[in-house]
Amino acid sequence: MSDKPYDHKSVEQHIQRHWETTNAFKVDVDEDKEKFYCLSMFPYPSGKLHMGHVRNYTIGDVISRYQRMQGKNVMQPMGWDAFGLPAENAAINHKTAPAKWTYSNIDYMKTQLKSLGFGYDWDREVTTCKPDYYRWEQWFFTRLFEKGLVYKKLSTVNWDPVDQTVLANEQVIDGKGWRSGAVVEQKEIPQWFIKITDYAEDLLNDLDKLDQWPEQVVAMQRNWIGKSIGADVRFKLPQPVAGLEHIEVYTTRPDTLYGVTYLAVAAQHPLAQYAAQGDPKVAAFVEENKHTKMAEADLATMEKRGIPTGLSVTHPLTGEVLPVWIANFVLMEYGSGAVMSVPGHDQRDWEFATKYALPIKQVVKPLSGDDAADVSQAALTEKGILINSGEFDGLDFEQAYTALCDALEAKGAGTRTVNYRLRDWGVSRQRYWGAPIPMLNLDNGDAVPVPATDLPVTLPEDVVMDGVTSPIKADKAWAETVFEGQPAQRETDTFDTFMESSWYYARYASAPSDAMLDPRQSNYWLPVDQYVGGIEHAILHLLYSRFFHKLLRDEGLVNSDEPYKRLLCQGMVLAESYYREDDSGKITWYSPADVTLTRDDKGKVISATLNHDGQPVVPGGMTKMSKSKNNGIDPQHVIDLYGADTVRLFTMFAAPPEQTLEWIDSGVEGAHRFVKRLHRLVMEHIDSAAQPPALDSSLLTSLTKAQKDLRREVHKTIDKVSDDIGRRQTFNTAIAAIMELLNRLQKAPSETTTDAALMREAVEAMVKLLNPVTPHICQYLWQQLGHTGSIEAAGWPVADATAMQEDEKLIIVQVNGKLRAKITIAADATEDDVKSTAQAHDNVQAFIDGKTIWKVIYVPGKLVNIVAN
RNA sequence: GCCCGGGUGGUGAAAUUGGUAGACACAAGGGAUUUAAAAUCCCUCGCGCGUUAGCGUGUGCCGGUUCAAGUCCGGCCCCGGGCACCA
Repeated sequence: MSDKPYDHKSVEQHIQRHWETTNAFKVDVDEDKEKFYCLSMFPYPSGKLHMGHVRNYTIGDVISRYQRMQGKNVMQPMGWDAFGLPAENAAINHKTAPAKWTYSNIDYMKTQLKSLGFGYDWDREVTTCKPDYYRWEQWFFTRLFEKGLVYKKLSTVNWDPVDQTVLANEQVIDGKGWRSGAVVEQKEIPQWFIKITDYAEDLLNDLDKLDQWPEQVVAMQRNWIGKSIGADVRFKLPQPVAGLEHIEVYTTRPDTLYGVTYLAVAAQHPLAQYAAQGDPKVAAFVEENKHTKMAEADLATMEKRGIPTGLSVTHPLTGEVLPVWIANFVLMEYGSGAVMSVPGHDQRDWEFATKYALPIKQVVKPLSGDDAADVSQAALTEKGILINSGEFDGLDFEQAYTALCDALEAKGAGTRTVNYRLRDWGVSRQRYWGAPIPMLNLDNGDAVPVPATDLPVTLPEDVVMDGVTSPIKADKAWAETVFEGQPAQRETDTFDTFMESSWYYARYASAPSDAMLDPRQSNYWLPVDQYVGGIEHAILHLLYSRFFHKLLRDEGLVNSDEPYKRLLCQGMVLAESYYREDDSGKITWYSPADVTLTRDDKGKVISATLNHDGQPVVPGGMTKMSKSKNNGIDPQHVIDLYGADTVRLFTMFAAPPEQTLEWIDSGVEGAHRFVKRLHRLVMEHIDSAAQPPALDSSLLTSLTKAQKDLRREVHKTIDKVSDDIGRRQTFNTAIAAIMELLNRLQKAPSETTTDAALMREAVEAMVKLLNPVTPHICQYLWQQLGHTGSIEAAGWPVADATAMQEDEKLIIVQVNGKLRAKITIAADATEDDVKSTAQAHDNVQAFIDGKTIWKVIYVPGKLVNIVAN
């Protein structure tokens, strides 16, 4: 029996059928059991699973199965983030409808998820493009409107003047439309916004509660919200211009107020628009800045340019007359769209002033050193002592801040203000494949929410995409409706898809329900205990869904402040890439599956050739698996070849979860070898000892030293694996520890019945420890070991503290911090015993001979360091 | 540009609280088994000198703190992620 090789295909199918027929992962509210809600970010149904999905969902499944073995009531759901731009593109390319394409992708990807053995409660499946999901989002939006948390304002979009359509950022390539090639403009159109800034303080403060989130994610969210404390300062215009009497700026450095030498406003600022009317050069500058893409990275790296408006303002305290410029780096969306420029103490202002020969004035000197810094060379940005600031000279930053704010407030020329970098959430998209925004436009220009009784506003699914206009915008009849007897036009924009992903976690917890949420269920399951997903979602998705949770809370639908208790962000999956460049510089990428490598004596790769022509290709390095680099590895191919357990094992073993994972075929084969070795070890043990005796106290007290050592290894492994999976979430080291145990067990004797009993304890523990990672083979071996029922119900093994006790300790002996000897000594040896044994060691003697010992450092149970010279 | 990570053998990594650098695995080399191959098993494996004991050296670069630094501090270089309409 034991020479029969492990047949992963039939075992995995058999075990998966077993889970299906026993409804193994279906759960319900059970107040008597501790709940555990484990959630992985749901996939966009792009066609088939990629390795990133496999990694994400394996991590979630390992945690779920571990928690289930802890005896918890574990809910692990799955669904589909089904709206989005790729469906529209695919529909155009394949001449189909986005809905049809999406649903068929979902069908296929669902079979893939099942073939990987993930334990989902499929009764809770959520598909965001179905009306039974988005109707509640529409309803909730109308509630937010009624609460005054929703408003409409003009906002900038990328506009393709040839196709007459709005483009997403990714559809703008080098400033041109991806289909038409026309230079993209910026255009202002009315769009819907949700007031996330009303919750900025709440979102910021509650970050302190997220003590089980990665610190880097909390830091990124904090920076994104970007709270700053400063002042609005008003600079008076000589006479009103464009309806303004003064220009208001926001500054975090009121202490530098005396160093202001000019003002700069955004191109969209009313004063810029005004100045453009009177001066064609200014008009050209303003116009030109309409053609820039609006991504922050582009704004930050572009050349800083400006033009004077010809206008001037009066300094509120000194009465100086200062010129007003238009600058391309000033953001209309932040603060008031205008800044005061202090080139002496702000590097960007300094560069701008130097470029345009504007005056630079020093008003702060460093705290230490009495020499004035040379602000003609670079800005002095650190805080210091005020100079050249009239009555405020000599004050430090804190004093100056207070005194200048007081002075401004006394004059009515300024106000202390808190500002956030966070902007309100624009949720309008001018695209078809999204949830229709449930608003009506009346003939009188008012916008009203669709009455609850008329919801959902259903998106037609049987449509033809022309590649330019959204079908619901093209079909004028779709928008026509009636509101309170008056003709009305439906909003034809759809929601940002972040809307759907902002509350799906709560919907899972309210399995089929006639309301948005069922509090009986959702209050039991929420918050999510463990959330797993990609680091690329660290800011936007996580911030929006934290915001949504607070909105749900304030609507009385959930009773917690935060949606996700613990967060794990897994790293990307990389693969080697290969390419060739032809004479014209055109680069062609080749799949790693079609490349053969040659290595030198040390195993270092020295050349790579393409299989079908034997000619060399250039290694392009380990990069993120992507279509553009043609280096994606199809998970299905690997599953078919080695089985789901092997894929799961490799994925969890090759790197810690937060780090990037390099996909290496030979590493997958190594994981497969381990699965086979495990199978062989257990089956050989069963063959040689079908019914070993129980490990009762009479057996345990008569163990030989070697048997005690073996048993200590088993229990130390249980202890380490429990800690690695449960607390540290370092699945790679947990697996390494199990591999070490397997290596050890393969060499263990099987001469006596005691040996057999110890081996039985060891293999049963090992099979349980591995079950979260490789559940098919573990369930199978569990049955082969004579158990009926599920291994998960059998529970997680418990380390025996007595078995782990050590009789001897290994002590490291150093002389002057360098390793000179290792000694083994009784665990209860005294400090003096250890020190003298250490000093007596031959090699230690050789290094301290003839020297004076100044000090002996002793770390109990670990190390002795003799300091001598 | 701004924010956030990372850099350790030929390779992926480990070292959890400042205490043996390289666990575990991949690749490579050698051997056993085999008619042969696959599979499997055993041995070697940071670099240099000795070829046994051991010694020197080594965690991106430069400097510091400490009995002791991959780990802490200061400065620098390189790589990756996010930047609000990809999801």
